[in-house]
Amino acid sequence: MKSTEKAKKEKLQKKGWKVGDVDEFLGLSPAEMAIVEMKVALAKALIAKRKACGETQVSAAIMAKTSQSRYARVEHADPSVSLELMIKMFFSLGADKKELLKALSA
Amino acid sequence: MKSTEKAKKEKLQKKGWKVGDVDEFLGLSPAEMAIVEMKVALAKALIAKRKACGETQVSAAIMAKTSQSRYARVEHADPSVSLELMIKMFFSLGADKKELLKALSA
DNA sequence: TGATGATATGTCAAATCTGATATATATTTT
DNA sequence: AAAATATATATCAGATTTGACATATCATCA
Repeated sequence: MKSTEKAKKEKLQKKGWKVGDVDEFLGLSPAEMAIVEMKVALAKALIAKRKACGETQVSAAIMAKTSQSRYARVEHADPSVSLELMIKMFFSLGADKKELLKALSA
Repeated sequence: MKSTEKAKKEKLQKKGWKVGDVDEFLGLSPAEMAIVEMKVALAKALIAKRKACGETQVSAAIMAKTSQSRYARVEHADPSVSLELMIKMFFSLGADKKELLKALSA
């Protein structure tokens, strides 16, 4: 959901209105929900894969050409991390498409 | 690749150097390549799905709560479109995870 | 306990992505 | 061929994402 929409909603809610789509749960549409689920599944797989490779967050971050701090957030499926970045990190650990699809379907 | 890296590279190339990673093809790392491939596959599936649903870009854009112009770019796997947005659009057409995984594996 | 290594969190500037508008270019229909 | 419909492209302001740095917390072991 866009932050502008969030703002509008909070404004209405302060005035005592019930605001919500049929689609809504915790502010997420079904499409957004599905994506969050995929992110969580991928985060798990990412941690498992890194450990299986015997890497630390620091070494994995170097492999992926990013910082340890961002890497930590990726492993937490932090809201500030896109699905695309998570997938890039997974591939950076040496995973292939098959492995990715398996992780995503979990 | 970051634009700052691109800038550095172009600078070196102007000086006559050959610049490139072992990993590089058209400026993309293997992880980035894999993602582009997925995007292209997904774009195809997205168009097919929309047509199967009998929707136009305009109606599909409305379903996905975006504009026709962005929708068109999504169907072209335009560089300005994230994998995440493409997936959201696919779900917005009514596709489920199974359908997505199938599209991604193509 | 304190040192060391590993992971987590706060913050921010720069880069990227997004939705929108305007407009152009097909494509189809009458 | 003109009108109507559908799709593509240019541009841009605002929003989100990213990498980085600083620092904090947690875990393990001498």
